[in-house]
Parts: sequence; C-alpha cells; structure tokens
Amino acid sequence: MARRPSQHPTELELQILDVLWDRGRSPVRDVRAALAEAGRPLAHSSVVTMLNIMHGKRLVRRRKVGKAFEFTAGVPREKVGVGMTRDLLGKLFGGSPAAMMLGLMDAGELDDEEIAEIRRLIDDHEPGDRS
Amino acid sequence: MARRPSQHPTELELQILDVLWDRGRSPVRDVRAALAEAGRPLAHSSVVTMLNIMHGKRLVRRRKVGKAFEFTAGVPREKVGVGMTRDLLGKLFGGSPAAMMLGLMDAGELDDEEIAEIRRLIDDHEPGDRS
DNA sequence: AACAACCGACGAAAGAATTCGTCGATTGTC
DNA sequence: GACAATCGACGAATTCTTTCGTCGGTTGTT
Repeated sequence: MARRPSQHPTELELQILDVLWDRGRSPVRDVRAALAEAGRPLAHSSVVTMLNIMHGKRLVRRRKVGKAFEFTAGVPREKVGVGMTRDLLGKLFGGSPAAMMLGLMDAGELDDEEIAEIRRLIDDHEPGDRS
Repeated sequence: MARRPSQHPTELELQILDVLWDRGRSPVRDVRAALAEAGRPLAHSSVVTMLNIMHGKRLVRRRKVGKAFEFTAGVPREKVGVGMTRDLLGKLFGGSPAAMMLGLMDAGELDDEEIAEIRRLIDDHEPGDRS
C-alpha cells in the first residue's frame, strides 16, 4: 500500500546538498565529479534525475547559464541540520539534547577538545539571548 | 537499479523499537495498541510483518509464550541513538557535536534549563574518564 | 459440535528512493 | 559538412519500506 513521505532529505539528497553547500553554484558535471570524489560514482543521467527531483521538492534552485543549468542549494544547511536534529532528539532522546550529549559521552564519542568547545559555547550564551 | 540498505532502523522500525524499549516484552497485540496510541494505527498483519522483518534483521528478539510470540528490542536504545547521532553529525555538522549545539542554540531550540543540564554534565565529566 | 476470537504465515500492492540507457538538440573541432 | 562531446528530458528497472487481505490452525465459549 502506501507510505509516508519523509520530511527530510534522503541519504543521496543530503550528499548532493552537501556538495552544493560546499561548492556553491555548480553545473551537473561538477556535482557529479564531487559525488564521485566522495565515493558515490553515478552516471550523468542519475545525477540529472536526482537534481530534477530535488528541484521539484524545492531542495535546489536552478539557473540557466548559457545552454546548461547551474544548481544551488535551495535550503540552508543550518535549517536542515536543526530540523533533522530535532527529529532525532524527539525519536530517540525524549526531546532532550542533554540526554543526547550524555549518550555521546558514555559512548566515548566526545573527546576532551570537543567538550571544551561546548563549554565555551555555553559560557558565551546569555540566558534568553536572541543574538 | 539497486539501492543501498540504510544502516539504521527506518521510521516505522524506530517507532516499534520505541514501544518495546518503553514497555519491555510485549505481544503483537500490545505493540499494535501502543502504535495506535502513538498515532500510527496499523492492521494486525502489518505489525506482524514488520516484526518479522525486524526479527530477520535482528532488531527484535522473539520468545514463544504459550501459542503466541512475545517480542523484545534486540538492540539497546543507547546504541541506536549514538549510531544515528554520529551519522547525523558526520553528514551535517562536520562531525562536530559543538557545531550541532551551536546550531540548536542559534535556532532557539535550547531553553535555559536544557543548557544548565548540559553544563552540569560537562562539569561532572572527568577528562579522559572511562566510567 | 458450532461459532467467535486470536495468531502467525504468505503473498501482494504501491509509493519512495535510486540508478541508468537512450534520444534529440546544441556546440565545438577537423 | 562530418564527427565527437555535452546537456537535459524521459522512461524504465530495481530495491526498500509500508500496508493489508486472506488462510489455516488454536483456543475459548455456548
């Protein structure tokens, strides 16, 4: 029967967005090369198809440059990142970022440097700040 | 053509695991009721099918109790949580938990209470600790 | 026995995500 | 002009994920 469309970019879509976020406006050829570089070698037509699908979802923007198209990300990395993080928090950590941090610590995924970095962030944070 | 199997539980699988993590050993009937409760009403056979698939993937364990089966989660919540978090970190935040925290802060997703909680975690943490 | 309630197995349908091959049109090079 | 290189459009094949309907077997109740 049916299935519910995922609210977030899929695996491959994310990889493509990553390319565009890093490189900015790029023609298909470059996107393809970057994907191959990242260990995802695809046929030219596969990349075009994906880009078209993503354009339909407004995940990327197109601009005709000469005879070819050039693509840019249609959503900011921060928005996607925060959206997917919030989703993950809700699904696995009861909505608590602290629980997530604790999980990472217990798993030894946080080195001392990262922790220091986070402490710095927190210390810089003014309560109720909206900067 | 082909597709690459996702390394993590899918949306629905996660919802089912959530039920089992919360309730512990449960018969199909209860899993189904809990899912409905959580806004995911499914036919009895749909739940059985999913449970079977998940059993094939070792995501759940089965035990024959009387004539029926009872299921338990086959993977700990922490392991799945950390795994998916690490994946998300790699895909969207350059592998840096600090970047993720910063993103949440900027998006106003962190209230002061959560921040205090995280500060407490960090202060409790012994550098290089392996407790 | 007759009948309803339950259970797991099976097969099937369908949307979503991926991956390509092939075409016709354009452009650049002998 | 002939020929190779590029590009986007299209349609198709495949796997994964979800969702059910239906069957045959058990169990429990009149």
